[in-house]
Parts: sequence; structure tokens; C-alpha cells
Amino acid sequence: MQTSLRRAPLVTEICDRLLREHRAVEWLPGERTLSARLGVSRSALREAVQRLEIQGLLEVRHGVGVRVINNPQAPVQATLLRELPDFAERLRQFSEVRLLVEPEIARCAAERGSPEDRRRLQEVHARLGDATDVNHAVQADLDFHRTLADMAGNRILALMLGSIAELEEESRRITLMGVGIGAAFSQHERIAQAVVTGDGPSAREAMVEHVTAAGQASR
Amino acid sequence: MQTSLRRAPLVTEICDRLLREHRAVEWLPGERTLSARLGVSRSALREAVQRLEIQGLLEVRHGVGVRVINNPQAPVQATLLRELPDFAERLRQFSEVRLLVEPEIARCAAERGSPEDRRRLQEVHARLGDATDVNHAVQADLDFHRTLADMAGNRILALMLGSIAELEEESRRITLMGVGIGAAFSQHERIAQAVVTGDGPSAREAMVEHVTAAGQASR
DNA sequence: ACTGGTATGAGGTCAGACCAGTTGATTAAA
DNA sequence: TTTAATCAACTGGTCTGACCTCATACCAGT
Repeated sequence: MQTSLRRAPLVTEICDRLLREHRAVEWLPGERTLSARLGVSRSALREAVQRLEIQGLLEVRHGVGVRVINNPQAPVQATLLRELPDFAERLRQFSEVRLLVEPEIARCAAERGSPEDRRRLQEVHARLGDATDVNHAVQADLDFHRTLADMAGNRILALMLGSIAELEEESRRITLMGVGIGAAFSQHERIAQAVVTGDGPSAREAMVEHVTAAGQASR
Repeated sequence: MQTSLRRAPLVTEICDRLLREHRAVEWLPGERTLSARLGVSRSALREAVQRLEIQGLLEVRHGVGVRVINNPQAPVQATLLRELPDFAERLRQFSEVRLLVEPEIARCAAERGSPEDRRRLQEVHARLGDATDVNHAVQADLDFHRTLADMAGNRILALMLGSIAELEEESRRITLMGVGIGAAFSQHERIAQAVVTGDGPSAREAMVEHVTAAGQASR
């Protein structure tokens, strides 16, 4: 049915085409339509879709359809969960990584962030102050750290931290309640201040204290 | 709003069973045999196998068969390649991460490694001295760092570093040739010495110099 | 305005056929 | 006897078309 002489397996080709031709689409056509359009069988198309789903690039919903997303953290998270099935141990190693990576991210963010970035950071930071309930606070907290990671300009560190943070959203809720939103906010305040003024070492320092305090609280 | 009542999708169940019942097997039975044994269709079985392949738990070889492996780095590597398609930029961020993570790993390895670990490290280290050609040297170099990561007892850091290292095997070859195997060996020597004697700070320091030197060479 | 059916279209699973690499035994040639 | 070509029997890869389940919207009856 299909003609080309390919060296790469069909499925990987389909993956590429799906990504290339549907980057800007939200919901993509049904599997039957798609397979016909690409000139491949539905099974091959399905394998490709499944692959992209696992890689966090598509979301498949039974009875609804397939939509384009972009969650590069998904595969990392799956790996971490498999490698560290024990909750406590996972938490321990997460803290260790955060204590190592977050201060460095704060420093880089302070030294590399653009004015636009800094504005954005302050805005995100303000959201923690405005947070009414714990859920909002957790979300604002996550966003604050995520924004810093983006500013730091290292995709790898951002990826790791993002994966970790989302996996521990639950325990972060506990942390926030333990430390108190106010305390967290004032710690963020110091960090944001240092970052906005471009003071790398101070940002680093403030972050060390923040992460350490969080680590204490979750013990 | 949906929960509790629905059974898990067939494919995920198959994944679980495959992992559980074939953990100790090397090559698993053919797809037809397997699907019959599990009482599911070959397509469902194939989807499960593919899933595990992407997660680095199975290796599928056309015309040969499917075998059990354990390469948790695979999904992370795929993600990194997609997130950082540009070679130079990837290399830059990799160096940044290595400079941050490797020293900490060396320190932890020194402070946490068991006597058995230390013996193993020295043995691996010796292999770099015995290396006859560049390929062997690169392999020994990778193993040295991998061993340290294992000793440090943090799976996340080990995972990051492992993914990065394998992706940059080529450029590490260049580095090794640039610095010279002898120089690399003597840098490793200092690290190994510090780790074996349990001197964390020295190990950290030695590693900083080693990674820095490697970073210089690849410029 | 609510309830319950049902039509529709999505993904999920199935069966069986055929295509395409691998391997090793068999067989023909040196 | 040795060696090289061949073929048969695996393996996974792809295709087809059918049927099942799920989610949704629409509509008839209350």
C-alpha cells in the first residue's frame, strides 16, 4: 500500500510526520482518518501515537480523541517512579537533588535573566502572596521555581527539577502548611529580590536557606 | 469525574505481567507464543512490548526476538535529544550540569562508599591505565564516572549523568584525545585516592578540576 | 427542567493474513 | 574436506477489517 523505500522503521517516520504536521493543532483527526491520510494502517499509526504519548507529546483519551500537548517531563517522571518506588527514599533523594540544583539555578537566573524575565518572576511571586487557599499556594510555589528554572537557561536542570517538583506536589503541600505560607513567601521574597537585582551569590544563598527550611519541614 | 470502577487498560496490565513474570529471563518467547499464553491478542501484546521498549526495559530486534534489558536512561536521553537538538548548545548545557553534579557525586561517593565499592572503583580506575586504544579508554572513563555515581547513592543524579555521558560519548572521545589519556588518568588518580580514603572535600575538589579541564579541552 | 435512551464517533481489542529481517542447517560447488 | 550458496523456519513488522467499550450530544418521555 505504501511505496517509499525506507531504512527507518515506518513507525518512527510516522512519529516525525505527526509532530511536524500537527505542531500547531490541538485535537488531531481520528485514527482512521489520520492513518488514511498518511497512507499507513491504523495499527502502525496507533503505535506511533502511543510512542508520542509515552514521550509526553500527545494525550490520548478513550472515546474522545488525541490531542497535542508538550510535557517532556512525563518520561522522566515515569522513570523516577520506577527507579524509586519507595516514597520516603524518593523524597530523600529529591531533597538532595533540590539542595544541589536549586541554588545554582537561582544564581544563574540572577545572572542571566532578561528584564522581561524579572518582571515575570515578580508577577509569579506576587501570586503566592495573593494565594487564598493551600492549593493556589502550592501552584504559585511550583510556578515560582519553574520560572527561575526557565530563567537559568539550562533545559536539563529545568527538566529534572520540573519532574521532581510535580511528583512531590503532595508532599510540598504538607511542607507549605508546616512552614506556613507567610514564611515561604518571605523566603521567596529574598530570592526574588536578589534575582531581580542580578545578585547571583545572594540569590544562591537565599535559595539554600529556602530549600533547607523546606527540607526540615518535611521531616 | 471518573474513577474507581474501571479496570486498568489491558495494555498496562500486560506490561505489568511481562515485567513480573520475565524479570529473570533473557530472551522472552515470540510474540505469538506470548500473546497466546497471556490470553490476549498479538496487537495488544505488541503495544505492551513497545511501551516497555521505549521505557528502556525491553530491546526488540527484528527477526531475532525480544530481550529483557534495563536501561532507564533511554527515555531521558530521548527527551534530551528532542529538547536540545542543537549539538553545540547541548554540549554546553551538558558541561554545565556535569560541573555542578559530578563534584557533588564525588564527595558523596567518598563519604558513603562501602569498602567493596572502593575496591571496585580502584579496579575500574586501573582499566583506564591499561587501556590500549581510545575506545577502551573512553569506555573505562565512562565506567569510572558511572561507578562513582553508583557509590554516591543517589539514583537521580546517577540517571542524569548516565544519560548525558552516553549521549556525549563521541565528544568525550575527542576530549580524551585532546587532554591525553595519561593526563586523564592522573586526574582520575587524585579523585580515586580521595574517594578511597573517604576524603569528601578533596574528592570534590579533584573532580572540579577534572571536569573543568575536560570542559576546556572540548572547546 | 429533569430523566433516560440512543445515535455517533472516538479509542481499544481482536483475528488472521502477509511482508521483511535473521539464523542455521542443508546442499551444491571448489 | 572445505567453502559458499541456498533455503526453510523462526523472529518481529505491517495491513485489513471487524467488533467492543467509552464519552458525548441530542432527543423523547416524564
